[in-house]
Amino acid sequence: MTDSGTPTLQLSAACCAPASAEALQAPAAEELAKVFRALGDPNRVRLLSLIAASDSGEMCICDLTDPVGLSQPTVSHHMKQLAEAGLVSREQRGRWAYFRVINGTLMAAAKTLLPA
Amino acid sequence: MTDSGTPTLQLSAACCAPASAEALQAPAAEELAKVFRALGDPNRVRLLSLIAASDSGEMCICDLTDPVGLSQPTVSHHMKQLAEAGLVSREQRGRWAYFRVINGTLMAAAKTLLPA
DNA sequence: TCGATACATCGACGTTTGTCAATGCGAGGA
DNA sequence: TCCTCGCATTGACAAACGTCGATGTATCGA
Repeated sequence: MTDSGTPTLQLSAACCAPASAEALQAPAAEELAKVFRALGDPNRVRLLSLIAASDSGEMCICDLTDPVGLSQPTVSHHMKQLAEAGLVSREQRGRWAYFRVINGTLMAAAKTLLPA
Repeated sequence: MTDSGTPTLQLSAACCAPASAEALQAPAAEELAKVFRALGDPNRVRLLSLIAASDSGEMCICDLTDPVGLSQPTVSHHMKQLAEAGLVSREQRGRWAYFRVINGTLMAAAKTLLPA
């Protein structure tokens, strides 16, 4: 893991951009594309949705493999993608790795792209 | 082109879903993933941003090739992806094909995934 | 101490994706 | 009637992606 280990999604979306939008430059576009690409797979969309819909708001890998019907390594791989995009957080508790949805990321990305 | 010729993105997002979210089923997840996958490439993000930031709100292929630094066929290919995802509309006027941003699509997708 | 559990990583594979040059096609202008 | 322009499609190729089985690595309980 030499890159993108941390969700560096700062974006504008918070500060004081003038209402008249400027076209995104290449680095910003890459940052946004990373978030959207993480959601470009149906199984990852379902994984995120499952966590968001769970009662406790968090889930471990073993709870996720069955609903999506994928192998444990594959789910682990997908969760890593989501985590690197800043869409979920990962917390190790004992033998389990619990994932939670990071709520601002997707909306911030969408609003940065299309403030409308 | 046997599939996905039309932006069939109906989604819920408008009707009367109970506040307590349910995890998305496979078909809905695929529908959302199609939208996000279209934005999973930095150049497509820039293309959409360029159109959104343009004065007239519309742009043709020839105006887009230079800013992104891609060949005309490649830009045409990317715009087709965005159109099939329902993110832009295409209108032929004379020899030019004008593209406009369809504003609701991205926000609807984001809110369907994470209503928070 | 040993075995079982939960997860990550590795290696491999078939498929999909992004890109371009070449070509096709329709619309306008001369 | 040509020729030119704007765009789409085709064919090809390298790179990236999704998936799995096998394996490695902690952690917990007996």
